[in-house]
Amino acid sequence: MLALTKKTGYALVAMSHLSRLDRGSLASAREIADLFDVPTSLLMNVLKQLASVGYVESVRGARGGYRMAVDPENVSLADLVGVLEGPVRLAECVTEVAGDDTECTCQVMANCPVADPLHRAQRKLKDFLASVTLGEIVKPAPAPTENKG
Amino acid sequence: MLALTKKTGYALVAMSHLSRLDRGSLASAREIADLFDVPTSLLMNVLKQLASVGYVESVRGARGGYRMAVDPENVSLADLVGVLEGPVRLAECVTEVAGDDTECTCQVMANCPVADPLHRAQRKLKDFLASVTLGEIVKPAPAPTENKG
DNA sequence: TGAAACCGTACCATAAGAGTGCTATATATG
DNA sequence: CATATATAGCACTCTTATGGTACGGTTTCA
Ligand code: FES
Ligand code: FES
Repeated sequence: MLALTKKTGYALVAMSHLSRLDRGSLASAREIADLFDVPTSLLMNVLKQLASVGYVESVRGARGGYRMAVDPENVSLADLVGVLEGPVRLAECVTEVAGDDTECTCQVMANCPVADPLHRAQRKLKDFLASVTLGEIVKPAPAPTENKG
Repeated sequence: MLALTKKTGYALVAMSHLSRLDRGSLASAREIADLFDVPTSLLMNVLKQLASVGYVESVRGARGGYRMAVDPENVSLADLVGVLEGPVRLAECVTEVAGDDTECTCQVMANCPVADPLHRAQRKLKDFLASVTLGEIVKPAPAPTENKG
């Protein structure tokens, strides 16, 4: 339905919380889940997934928890979506636009009249998602001067 | 998974085909479905939905069919998605950003730290989808001078 | 009258998403 | 060592959305 999944939403909230902690501080999944009223097990799953790709670091055992492993500025919405939801694709056939080469399987339609335009739109969507960094999400408010409307 | 549904894809193909016909010419659902190898019943459903909102016009009876009822330039991806898939929303709580008022139900999370930024991102996504018009999709190739990369 | 084509709706099947549970492992604490 | 805490990993269920199909009805033309 052209919407982010809840997993991505949970990841945004969790990473935003972790980003605001002091460098090196830990926060347990339970703590974060309790703070934002999200299911603990769900958040654990999401955090595990984030840890597996290196976005957050996990410390096991009592007094353990999670902490940021990368700078929020280096994580974009496109990255998160790619990790948690799979590759972004506008249409069924447009599998992924990676760099210059377009891994496309447009054989699903005989003479698809919208293949090329969709690829361009796909590229633009990917570009948009990549432009939204976690750093912007973490900031509580945008600078008033940036109020481009 | 942040992807358009097949219905939207079929709609794009069908409307693109209709747009290329002569003004007033009709094309039956069966004809279009046969042309692009899509299920006839599916395409009929999509076309009916498009007709119900006035994007295409239907002519019943033998020798009937569908034809464009609006200028392709006036139909954006955001419009199509809104009709066929429901409102665009980045997050669960961000229901819809319509004009100035943001119909938002952000009570799902206690102290959501990403509410405001997500709303801004949502606005940008909507703006992007609105910027992609059916007119651009219909064109077989972008003007070489527009090759912005 | 009959065929062609749209109309409307209801129905089913599969897939994806959302959520839960359990066991194992690692660490701090007593 | 025993225990509580907390992550790791897996598998499982449940709900919803999507994709796809079917059937009967209505309108129009030959
Ligand atoms: S089949 Fe690839 S864009 Fe249509
Ligand atoms: S609850 Fe609305 S953005 Fe998080």
